[in-house]
Amino acid sequence: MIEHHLKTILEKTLQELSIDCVIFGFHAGELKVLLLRWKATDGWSLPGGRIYKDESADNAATRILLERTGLSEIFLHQFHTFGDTNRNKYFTEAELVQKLEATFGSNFLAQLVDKRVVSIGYFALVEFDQVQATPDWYTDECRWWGISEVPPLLFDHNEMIERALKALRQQIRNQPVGYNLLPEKFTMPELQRLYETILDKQFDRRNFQKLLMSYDILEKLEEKRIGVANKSPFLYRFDKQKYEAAMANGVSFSM
Amino acid sequence: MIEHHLKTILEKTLQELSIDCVIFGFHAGELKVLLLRWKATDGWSLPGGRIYKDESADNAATRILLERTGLSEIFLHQFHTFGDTNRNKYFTEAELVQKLEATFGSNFLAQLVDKRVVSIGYFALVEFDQVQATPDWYTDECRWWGISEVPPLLFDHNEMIERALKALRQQIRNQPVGYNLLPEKFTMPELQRLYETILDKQFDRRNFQKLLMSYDILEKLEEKRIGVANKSPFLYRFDKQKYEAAMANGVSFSM
DNA sequence: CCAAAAGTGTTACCCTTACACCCATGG
DNA sequence: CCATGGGTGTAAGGGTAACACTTTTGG
Repeated sequence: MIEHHLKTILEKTLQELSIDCVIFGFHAGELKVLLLRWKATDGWSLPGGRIYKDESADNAATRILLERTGLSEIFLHQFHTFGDTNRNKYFTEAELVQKLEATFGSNFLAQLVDKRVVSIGYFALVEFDQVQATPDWYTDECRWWGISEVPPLLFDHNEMIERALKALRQQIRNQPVGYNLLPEKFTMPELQRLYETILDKQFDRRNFQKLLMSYDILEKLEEKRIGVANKSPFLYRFDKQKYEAAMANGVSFSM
Repeated sequence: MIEHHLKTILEKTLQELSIDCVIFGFHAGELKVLLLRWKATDGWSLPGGRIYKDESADNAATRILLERTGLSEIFLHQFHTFGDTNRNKYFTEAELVQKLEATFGSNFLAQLVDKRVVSIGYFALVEFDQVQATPDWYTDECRWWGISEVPPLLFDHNEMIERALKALRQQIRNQPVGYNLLPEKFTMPELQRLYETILDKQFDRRNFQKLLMSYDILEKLEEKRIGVANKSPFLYRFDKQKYEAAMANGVSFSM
């Protein structure tokens, strides 16, 4: 009786579980995400992969991130788990199906794609210039897309990016952001543009500087950025200790 | 080659996936959670269950909630997915193991508990008096516990409650709370106590009333609560339309 | 020399917070 | 009659937001 109960449950509940990562970078005054193009198709998706049954979800995300970017020890945050039954809606286009089957075999879709797979969404903040974008087994191109130029993606990945962005915006209002997105040294206007880009909102330079400096996480350096047009701006860098403390205790960014 | 690839992946990744629900109620000026006691033991856990492979996660949560409380159409919010490899740490107590095996059979733990199962955490806000607490197949008692009296629970369920509470506190600062936790008509001091309980903080009566009324989601009724000690307080109720709008647009509760 | 961007302080106003007296009800 | 809790408005202060002129640099 109990045996039977357990067996029945297992049959109905064994399934695959995956991770998808929204990897944010910041370059040329724009927020970017890293996307993959599926082999021999023009279908794009987020980097992701299966979670092994003896592996923690966080580890899986870290692993996938390392594989796609070459980076470890980066900011990674779980934001939502996607468990709808119609997550594959964008695999219904005939042309795409044909191309995928030509590449992966005719039962590819049936075995790997044509069913609901629950996916845990993570977003990562990385330093744009450090990333070695690397495709995976299913894809042959991996590159950055401006957040406003992202095309219609496979699965529900457009919705994932939307939600990740929302989570990032939530995050930036309660904790400092920038350590992983900017190079070690940066100028105040660069930091301001990052905030303005994420929140899609303009700030007053003086008020922004006052507020950010009040968190006591920034160190103003003697150096200035040279070789750029116009007046040379001062360089700043994060005081890692104080930055971590501010991450733990939270700050209130309200502008 | 591709066949083999797919087969290998499936073997390593097929697993079970579950839901756990932190069901919050409000009674006698205290926040409560609904817990289950496992059959013939004194081990308590959150209500939960497996997600079937063709079922959406939200549906699974709704189903579990209906089964344990008799309620549908209640506030249900996914807050975190728990995917660590050591989630079963509290199943190591010898006495508990013995009792569980006596009830469920000697291979119960090996088959159902002695492995990592990823669980999606939801929290629900329900009206205390409406709940018909009902145990499930594994348990023989289902009852409310004051949030500050929760005992050490099975799995990582104490951590889940912590996180759910944190998510609820986050939520109350950005969206109105109360519609599902309070009876249809309630007094301003009752609403204030709810907020004070959730945020574990005292507010000034006049300021609280001013702020809540400024959201324009409350309707002050002619009626007063009678039969209670002291001066009869006015009754209020939520304007459902405006409440929904405030949920969608967000409010800023900062006190 | 000029255009473009960066450095820098002060003021007004609004919003948040603090605060007290009277009233109604049950016991 | 009294204790307890509820109803109600105002004033001060702090923090947010608005605002302009000068300086530097590359072209």
